[in-house]
Amino acid sequence: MSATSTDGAALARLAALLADRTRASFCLALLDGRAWTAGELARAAGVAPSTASEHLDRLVTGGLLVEERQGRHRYLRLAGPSVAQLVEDLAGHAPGADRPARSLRAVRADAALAYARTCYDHLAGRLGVLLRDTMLARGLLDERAGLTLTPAGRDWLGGLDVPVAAAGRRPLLRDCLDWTERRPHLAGVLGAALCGRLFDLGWLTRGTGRAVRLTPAGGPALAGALGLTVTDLAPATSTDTGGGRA
Amino acid sequence: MSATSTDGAALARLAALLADRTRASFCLALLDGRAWTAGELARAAGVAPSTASEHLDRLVTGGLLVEERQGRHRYLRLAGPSVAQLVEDLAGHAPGADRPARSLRAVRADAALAYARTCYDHLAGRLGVLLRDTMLARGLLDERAGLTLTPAGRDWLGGLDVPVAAAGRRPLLRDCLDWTERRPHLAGVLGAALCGRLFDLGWLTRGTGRAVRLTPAGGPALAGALGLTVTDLAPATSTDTGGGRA
DNA sequence: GTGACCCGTCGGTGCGCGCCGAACCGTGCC
DNA sequence: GGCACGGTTCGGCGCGCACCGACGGGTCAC
Repeated sequence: MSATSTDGAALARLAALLADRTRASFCLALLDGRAWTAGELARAAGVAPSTASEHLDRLVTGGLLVEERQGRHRYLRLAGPSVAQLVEDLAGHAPGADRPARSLRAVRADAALAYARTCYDHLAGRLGVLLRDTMLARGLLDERAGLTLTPAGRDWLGGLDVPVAAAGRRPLLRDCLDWTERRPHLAGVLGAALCGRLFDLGWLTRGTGRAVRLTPAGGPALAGALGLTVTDLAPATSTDTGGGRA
Repeated sequence: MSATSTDGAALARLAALLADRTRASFCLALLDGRAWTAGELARAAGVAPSTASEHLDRLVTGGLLVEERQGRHRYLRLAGPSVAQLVEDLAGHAPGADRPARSLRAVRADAALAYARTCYDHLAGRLGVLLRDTMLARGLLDERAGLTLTPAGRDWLGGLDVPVAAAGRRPLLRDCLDWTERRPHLAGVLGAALCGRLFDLGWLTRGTGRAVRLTPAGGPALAGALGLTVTDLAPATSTDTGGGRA
């Protein structure tokens, strides 16, 4: 029996890499798609540098992370989109945690993140969800039979050449559940390409951490491309910028 | 920071459920979509019943498995398609293992499995891959922008009503890498519905273990529906049926 | 009722591994 | 050259847990 190509031991070894609180924290932190140094990851997870060093060795030899050494720094990234999706899926299945109380400071710090941020290599937050909703509403996407790009959508993307074949086993387009909005934003090869394009055009720029902001030029440009007004893209509905602290 | 809805500890707890060789074996065995008894799983994994019992408790309370008690038996199933996909993805990322040598007896026992079997709730093996290939070739599916059902495909399915909305977050249609063929077969809501339909029509029937066979009536019927000949659906290319016992 | 069987619980054992601090090495700055 | 700093290696500690065997309780067959 067991026509399974993978046996239990191999699966267990892989799962064991993520079965530690510290290593899991590393992977979640790296979901932002950036390269972190070993020290940054150690501090973020609250462990000694020596501890982090050993964990990182295991994650790299296990194939989940790749490293890049520069001078006395050791930069670490997730090994690829498929690893990012694996971590995402696993995190999605874990009990929500939904920590009950957050400090006001933390909430305010997250305001920028809730508006727009990277989710590995694509765009998340209210802006990411809005992008998906608008593309659906304008007939650029079709979700009736899985999420697909319509002919109109292909036109709309214009010059954006999507490496369809280069995708390997990664889906061209898929939904990715947004942590803050609890609704899907765009992921997959096309989601990543679209996000990268917005950065290349200078419409988006990186803020602190994973946060992303619309540039002064990018706001009207993106609004125009989507057939929206600039206020539709405003960072806050009304409370946040004006409301102050209550 | 950490706008992640799931913290490292929660992810680690979930991963830890699969980070044990025995528990991983259980989940892989249950990927056939059937309900196994505790004793069967214990024997398959090669551990004492008492050990299995404790592992099963953890998997059930962890939400990966559901149990159903009947008399003195305890039946266990995967908690749902999303869990099955999670296990599949994880197994797909684990180093292939690809055990080098297999006994002839084991190879022959797998012959039926290689032809057709269930993969959780959909159809796998040569027959499953053939089904996908043929549907693509006949324009019933389109893989240019993710795998989707074409209008022609919708007609072809006819009475098969697909619970599109009931799918929740499960994709309507997706590829699932076939262990024996190393090529994709159909999964997702539609893959499952199609497989169930073939059983309901009496075209397919269960063999031993995960194996599946075409019924005498099912062979011509399926061939006709796909525009193929019955020999196209033959269980073996030439060696197996004619070869006898050697 | 008696026996076979499936399953759960309870001690006890031993390995694995996650953690740290201390010492060490190489890089980059002054 | 000297020093600060990021990262790694090495012991050593202690918890957690996977395993089993033995026992007990519930279920079905005869």
